[in-house]
Order: sequence, then C-alpha cells, then structure tokens
Amino acid sequence: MAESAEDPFDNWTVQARKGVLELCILNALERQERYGYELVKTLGALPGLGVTEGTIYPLLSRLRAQGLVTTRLEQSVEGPMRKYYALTPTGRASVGPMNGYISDLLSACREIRRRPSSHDHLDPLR
Amino acid sequence: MAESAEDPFDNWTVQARKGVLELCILNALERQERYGYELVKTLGALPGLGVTEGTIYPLLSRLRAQGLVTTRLEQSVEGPMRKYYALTPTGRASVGPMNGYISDLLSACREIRRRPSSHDHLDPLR
DNA sequence: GTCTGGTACCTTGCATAACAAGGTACTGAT
DNA sequence: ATCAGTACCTTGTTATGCAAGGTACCAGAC
Repeated sequence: MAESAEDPFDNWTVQARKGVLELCILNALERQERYGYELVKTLGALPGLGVTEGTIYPLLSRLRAQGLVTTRLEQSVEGPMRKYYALTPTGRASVGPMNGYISDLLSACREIRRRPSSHDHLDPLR
Repeated sequence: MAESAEDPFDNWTVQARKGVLELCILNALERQERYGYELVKTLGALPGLGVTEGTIYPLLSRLRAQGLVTTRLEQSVEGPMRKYYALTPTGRASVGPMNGYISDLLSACREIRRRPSSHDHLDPLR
C-alpha cells in the first residue's frame, strides 16, 4: 500500500482530462457517427490522452442518459455487434457552447498571468 | 431531495475546471506572489470561473504539500494576517509543461473533429 | 475440437477534485 | 455592542477518470 502519492504531474493530467474528454467525444461525433471501440482506439492513440475502455464506455452511457447522443446497434462482419453513437439535436447544440467555454477558460488562464493585481492592494508595510 | 440531476452543462463546467484551475493559480503566481483571499477575489471575478474559498484554499494547501509553492505570513494593516504564496523552483518548472499539456489536449480535441476514421473500417454492409 | 488473439461491449472499486456550507478570528465604523 | 469586511480553514456531497476484471463473438492455428 501507500503507493498513493504518484508523480504529481501524472496525477494532475488525470484531472485535466475531465471535461475535455467528454468534449473530445462530442467533437468526434459531430461529423459522423462512430462506435465505442472505434472511439477507444482513436482517442487512446492521441498523445497525452492514453484513455482506455474503462473511461470511454461509462462516459458514453452518461452522454446517452443526458440525451446528448443516441445509439444504434449494427452487425459487423468481423466480430460482435457494434454500438454506433450519434449526436442528438440537443447534443449538437451543446458542442459549440462547450468548445467556447473551454476556450474562454484557457484564455482567462493565460491572461491572468499578466494581471498585476485585481484591487491594487496598498503595498504592505514598507 | 432528488435534486441531483442539475443542468448537464453546469455539471460539466464543474468538471472542466478541474486541473485548469490549478494551472490558473500557478500562472497567477508566476510573476508575483499573492495571498489567498486575493486569489479568491481575482479568480472569482473571472467570467465562467465563479470560484469560491472552499475551492481555492484546499487547492493551495495541495500545491504546498506537493512542493510547488511556499507560503509566508505577513501582517496586514486592515485585517487578519495574509498568507502569501510564491512559486518554488519546482513549481516554476512545472508551469510550462502544464500549459503545454493543456494546449496540446485542446488541439487534439479540435483536430479529432475532422478525422474521417482512424482505421478506415470496411464500410459495414451496403 | 480447442486454443489463442483480436474485436466489441460492460461493470466494480478506488483516488481525486470542485463546491456549498459552515466555522474562526481580526479590524474599523455605526 | 453589533455589524460588515477582511482573511483563513475544514467537512460532506457529488462527479469523474481509470485500472482491473468480466462477457461474448469470430477467425485461424494446432
């Protein structure tokens, strides 16, 4: 035990993926439907996004429960049935605002670096 | 009770902040030290980042525990003591990679939209 | 026949983080 | 004395990513 304190950077990247990953999937579905395993392989291959089935499948279920995607089963000639995911109108309407939110967040994150001080605190003693 | 299912978008933004918020603080400290309450007010005022004390203070403690920041107490002429936070060398060395990681993540997130299919699956029946 | 490996789906349990709500304490004005 | 503003901190809830494990289908090797 006591192997909890991993590399702080690795630990941070896990948190940084939250939310972004969901957006990745919605973006991936914007132009075409895709099946789960395809998303696992596609997203897992992206550098910095070493994502696995244990992450993707629960996320897809959540998106369906929220009404952002619909699913459709289809036979495959080379294996089990595939479950294709496609955006609903609600899902399609969400992608834009979500991309905008993340962009704004990052802009603010960068801009804050060059902000001297919000309320210009009277310089503290001396 | 049973007020669990809030607005999915609001819920998502909470998750999207994870990690980014930590980076915001490190960026804010890159050019100058700041005290906790100042960060609460500065970050809380940013649009889309309605962040409060319950979020910032635990985060700052975590950063100190990880050795990314140091603290220094200082008397204030108008209230209780202020705890100033400053980057350590380790912290300073982390800011660049973290900004890079987030940028790459977002780039991948956008690029995935125009990717036809990763392994060009033989078109399924018909 | 039965193994092995690839495809394809799903669930459980753990660690981590944001946030609301609440708590403490110092200062100056009404 | 009471209130508001400054300034710090903690606890409990909820939501997420992910490793690990499980099921099932198919094709080719043995």
